[in-house]
Amino acid sequence: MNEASLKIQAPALKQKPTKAEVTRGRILDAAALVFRQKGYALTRLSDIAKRAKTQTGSIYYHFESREAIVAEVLRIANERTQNHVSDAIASLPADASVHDRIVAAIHGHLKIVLSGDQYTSAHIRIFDQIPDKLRQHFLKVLDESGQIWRLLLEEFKAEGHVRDDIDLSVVRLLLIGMMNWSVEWYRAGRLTPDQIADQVALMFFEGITRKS
Amino acid sequence: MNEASLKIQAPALKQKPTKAEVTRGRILDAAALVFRQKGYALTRLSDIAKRAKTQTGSIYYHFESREAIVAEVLRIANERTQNHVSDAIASLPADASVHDRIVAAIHGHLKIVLSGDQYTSAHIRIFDQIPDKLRQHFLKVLDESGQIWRLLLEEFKAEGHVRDDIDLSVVRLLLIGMMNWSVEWYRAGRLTPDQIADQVALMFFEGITRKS
DNA sequence: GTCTATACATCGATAGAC
DNA sequence: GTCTATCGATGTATAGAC
Repeated sequence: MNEASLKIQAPALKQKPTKAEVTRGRILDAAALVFRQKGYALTRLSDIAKRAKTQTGSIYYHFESREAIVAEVLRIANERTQNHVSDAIASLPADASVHDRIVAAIHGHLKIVLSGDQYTSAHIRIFDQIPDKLRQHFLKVLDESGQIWRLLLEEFKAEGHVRDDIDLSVVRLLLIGMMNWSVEWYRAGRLTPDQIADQVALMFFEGITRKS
Repeated sequence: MNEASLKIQAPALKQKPTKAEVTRGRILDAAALVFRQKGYALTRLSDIAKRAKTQTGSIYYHFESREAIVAEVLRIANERTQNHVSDAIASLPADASVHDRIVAAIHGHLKIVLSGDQYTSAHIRIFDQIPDKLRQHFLKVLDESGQIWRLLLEEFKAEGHVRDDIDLSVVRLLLIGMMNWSVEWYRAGRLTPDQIADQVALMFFEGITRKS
């Protein structure tokens, strides 16, 4: 997954997507949805075709294989997550503190993960079910996306805000882990993704213990 | 999965397990291992048979179906996790503080999860891949096991140690989530499960921020 | 109890009509 | 571009010998 393949194909210049592009998009949307619901291994091409309102055989005009579909779904999911986090940080004033930028990143990450975005939640759900070769590739992609967290936390530490007994690379993984696992239990209703994000940030920075 | 099927067959009274019981145990161990490695949907009965040094057909003498195998693996996993957490708490002095009991529970949970126990890590890995009916059942089991955490945290709050802006049911799920997700990234080596547990407890209670 | 052989269903992928 | 029909591979479960 190099830089070139990540760029969006200037949609503003293309008022009229071809019929094929529309169908391809419907197939991807359907795939993300079904992957999320049933997991990768249990998803049949016929499930995807049905929801995309096409036929199993037709899918092969748009994709080389079942694996090519899941690869594209994961690529889009990573792109969306990274954009969401970057945008959340970028929307802050230029002089925002590291603390506030990390909080913004937490909100950005949790909002896309819990918003019901099919691609992102499918990614988290199916990641450890995909073929080994694919997982190897996307592990690298994930590690690169993790770089933003690494930099933020190191900056926070460099400013002297981090306890000496905290291992930054462990708590980084714990932080991302508790956010990702939230798709397993979160149901829209009582609390919003922003409120969950507040709880995550509170616990992460201050802990649950009352200061007295 | 009714109550009767959950009872243990008084192993202490039975010095000599039958041949069938030994084989059944080998099949379960093999299943837990392969489930953990390949996930539920990608695990073939032939994979299990091979590792258990038997034949695919022979499995059906010991289990009704593929589903019955995974159900038993999950039952054992839950049993082990719950026992580990209870034991960790029980090993404390009777007058241990709630804080210390929660820390012990965290150590107990993470130790069984990261120890390489095949049943426990298989449980976490395959839970969202199993048939709906099974998942419904084990969701109830999990909720009951979660009760211990609920009680501990409420006791901690009742003693006045919890910040007012903390939502206990959310942070409980976040805590369990970050511990369970750790199987995705933890590799034996640099840090021990106990050291990870220390980091979890630190973050959970105090946060990463230096007090000054 | 454990084996071999096989029935039966399912699914990814391809071929070819339209 | 999308359809229908079908091949070939794979995997659960069963039958029956030993």
